[in-house]
Order: sequence, then C-alpha cells, then structure tokens
Amino acid sequence: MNSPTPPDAVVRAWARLERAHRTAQSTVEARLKKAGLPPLAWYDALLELERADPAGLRPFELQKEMLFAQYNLSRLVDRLEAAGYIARSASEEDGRGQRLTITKSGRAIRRRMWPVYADAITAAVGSRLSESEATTLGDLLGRLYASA
Amino acid sequence: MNSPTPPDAVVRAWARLERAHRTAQSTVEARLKKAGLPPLAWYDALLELERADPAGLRPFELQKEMLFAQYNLSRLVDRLEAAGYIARSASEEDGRGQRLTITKSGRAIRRRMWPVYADAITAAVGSRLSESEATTLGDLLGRLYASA
DNA sequence: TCCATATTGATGCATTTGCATTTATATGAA
DNA sequence: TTCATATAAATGCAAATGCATCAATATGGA
Repeated sequence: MNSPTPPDAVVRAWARLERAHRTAQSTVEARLKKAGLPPLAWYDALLELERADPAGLRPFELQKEMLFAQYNLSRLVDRLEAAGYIARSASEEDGRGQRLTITKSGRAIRRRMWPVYADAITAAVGSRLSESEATTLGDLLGRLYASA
Repeated sequence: MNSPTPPDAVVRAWARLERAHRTAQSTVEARLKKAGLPPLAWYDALLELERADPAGLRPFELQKEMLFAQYNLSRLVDRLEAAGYIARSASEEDGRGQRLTITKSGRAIRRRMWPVYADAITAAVGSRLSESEATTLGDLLGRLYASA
C-alpha cells in the first residue's frame, strides 16, 4: 500500500521472469505436443503421484503441490482419470475426500514423456546456462516463493 | 533428440521457474483484480503503446514485444479497443495492416494501475531479494530468452 | 506483368480457465 | 448433542486460450 516505485533491478527481474517463463514454457509445450504427448501439467501431476505413497494423494494435496486453483485441479483430475492415467477412490479417513493413485498406463505415459521433456528443458535452460549458473538461478527463484 | 537427463541443477532451475512465476503472477493478478483494475496483460500492452512513437504500433509488433500468440493478441486488442483504451486505424503503409494507438483514457488507466502493480512487484520480488540479487536474477533470466 | 508464396490480421469452434456457488462431510464450541 | 463454521471437492456459466483456417494484401521471382 505504500507504492514507491521498486528499484529498476527489481522491475527488470520481474519483467524477465515473465518473458523467460513464457519462452521456456512454450518451448516445452510445443515439443510435447509435436511428439503427440499430453501437456506439461499432466506430467507434473503424474510425477507427484508416482513419487507419493502407494496410497496416493488427496486432491487438495496435489493441488497445493502444483499451486493449482482448486477448480482447475478438480478438472485436471477429471481429464487424467478419463484418460486412464489415474484412479480416484473414496478416502477412508475423510468422507468428503478422495484418494488419487497413478495407474500402470499413467506410469507408462509419464515415462514416455520424459525424454521429450528432458530435451526441452535442455533447450530452454540447460543449453543456455552453466551448471553453476543454473544453481544460482534456482536458488534465487526459490526465494521468490519461499513461504516466509 | 539426444535426451540425456539434464543436470539436476538445470531441472531444478526449470521447476522453480515454473513455481516462482506462478506464485508471482498470481500475486500480481490478484492484487489488480482486488483493486478493480484490468489484468496484467492490459498494462503491458498499454505500456508498450505509451512508449512507442506517437504513430503507435502495428499489431504484429506488439505481438512480438509481448510474446503473444497472434490470435491472442488480436483478441486482446479487441478488448482494449472495446474498453476505449486504444484506437485502431488502418495502416497507411500496408493495406493489410493496422496501427494501434493508446487513448487518453488508456493512459489514465495505466497510470492508475501502476501503484498497485508496483506494490505487487515489491511483494513478489523486491521484498525477497536484494537489489544485487535482483540484478543477478534478471541477468540469468535474460539469458533464457536471448535469441542466439 | 503474372503468379506462387509470404505476411497481416480475423474468426469459428473446441478446450481450458476463472468465478461463484453448491453439496457433503468434519470440527469445535456452547 | 447441536449448531455454526470450516474444509473437500464438483459444477454451471462466462471469459480467455489454442487450433486451424480464411481473406486480403504484399513481395519477389520468372
């Protein structure tokens, strides 16, 4: 609520965050699509589920993990289920809730996506920064969403 | 096409680019909305037009500047025009083209948006990084979309 | 000049996102 | 126990995005 103009360096970092993200993002999505694979968000969701307990995740957990809006996650889950990549089952602990688990074919598609995704990450980031630069970048970006 | 897994630091930087962007973006959009102001993209477009020649910009120029898809820009322009913030006129040099200029009320709304936007940038970036960190971040992000 | 090709911008249609609200269950205080 | 409130998840409807394509003009050879 004060609104002194932020320092130039800050505004520049913000603006470039936008641009860099948009550029990298569209590289990745374009390559996935070109390979006839599902979009990035599907990968992320499947990876989270694959990493999770065999018991799976509650939708709201996945939602927080992915920083998705609740209604968007609900629909992403619809699509993943319709595609047969995940299964929904009623939660035992909580009558309101569900539990999501990855299916065999979910694992398979995630595995098939990875090489394409990996190449895209290389194109978008790896080929442009040294490892130590990437580390620095990752650290600084991490600060932008650290809770405190 | 090779697909060796990229170094960890690279994957981490990519993942954090996503998260940081999503977080910062939603902070900014939420604050603009809460203040009853138009979305971020409107600001960007208006700023570009305000910075441009008094003669304005061609849609395709704005499109490149903003890294927007052509059809998205076309519709953004529709909305801005409908809101009275920009004016379209036929291009003199090119019979296919148009020329976009910002209107008085376009300037006004952009000016009204700035304090809210500035605060949001501070919240999302400025309050989390020192100026020199912001500079480093900006430099590294710039590399992610440098043409070469 | 004429034509094949490229560029500018718009648009119909499908998908996705955003918003507001709803349904159902859980929780905690009186 | 009972009720007010909070949380989990879904959904109807509107707005935005993505995709493919189109119409109109430009451009650069043959």
